[in-house]
Amino acid sequence: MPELPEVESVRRGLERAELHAPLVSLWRSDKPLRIGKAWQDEHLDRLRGLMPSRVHRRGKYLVWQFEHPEAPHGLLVHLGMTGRLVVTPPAAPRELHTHLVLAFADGREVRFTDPRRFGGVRADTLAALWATEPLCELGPEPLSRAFDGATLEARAGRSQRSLREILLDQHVVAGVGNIYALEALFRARLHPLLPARRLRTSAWERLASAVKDVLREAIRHRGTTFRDYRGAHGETGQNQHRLAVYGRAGESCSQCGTPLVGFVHMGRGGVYCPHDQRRSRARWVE
DNA sequence: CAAGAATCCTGAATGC
DNA sequence: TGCATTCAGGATTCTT
Repeated sequence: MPELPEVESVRRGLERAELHAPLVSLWRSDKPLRIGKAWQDEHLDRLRGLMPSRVHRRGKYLVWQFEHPEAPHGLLVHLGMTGRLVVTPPAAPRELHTHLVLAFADGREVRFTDPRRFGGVRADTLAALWATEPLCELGPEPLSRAFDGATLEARAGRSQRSLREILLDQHVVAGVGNIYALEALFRARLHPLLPARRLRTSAWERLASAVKDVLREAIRHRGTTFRDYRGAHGETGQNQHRLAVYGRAGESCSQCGTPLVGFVHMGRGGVYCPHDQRRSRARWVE
């Protein structure tokens, strides 16, 4: 499940590949990717002949810049659940579920594969990509200085929704998915299903700091690979070994030894420690 | 407007 | 062994 740390790892991997040769050809499978009118017109032909440059990231989205005599263009990519964007040598066999192949003048290719097709690709001018959905309506970048507890409180402090839902809402904060939402809530000692409006300012600060911490640590370990995620060179991440709660229901809490509890809410699984992440407002007892 | 449900999709894991 | 069922969940769209 590529979330911010995984997408950031792909971004860095693509930049490290130093592709400095024009895009000579594109191949697109005939399978539709994702639903939603914002992704209907892919405009991929607009990138033919252009020179690739910087790779940007916004939330879980990649924006690959291509130089153009009039206005810089960009390839917008979302990896969905099972998407991969990998640099390959010219002769590498094409994998099943390949949906986009970018061939560069130096012979290398960048391929987008996505078995479940929850991902998406689209090209336009950079300005148009930034100004339209989905990028234009994303919440703040969690690793930016502007993001803090006050940001979260202002955007969600009066909501009845659960804290997990708040963190998963890309309009509130961009790039957090289920793994890092649950990890951040554990680190902040907050129950995932606690209604947002019950938090005090100090707890919002704790939560914002925890979000930053878990994302930074995951980037440092090049993302979390459970099954599908791979970096831009096909490598797995290493952060799965460092997760405190995600995927660990029934195991002992690393802090207190209490068995971690799994739950399903709004159709999505979650895990928490019933001792360290209390639902009640009662003060914690050490 | 907010919140919950349905939707898309394939492969791995599970059940019988 | 084989077949059917369940589950995984990000973002969008639909419904309440």
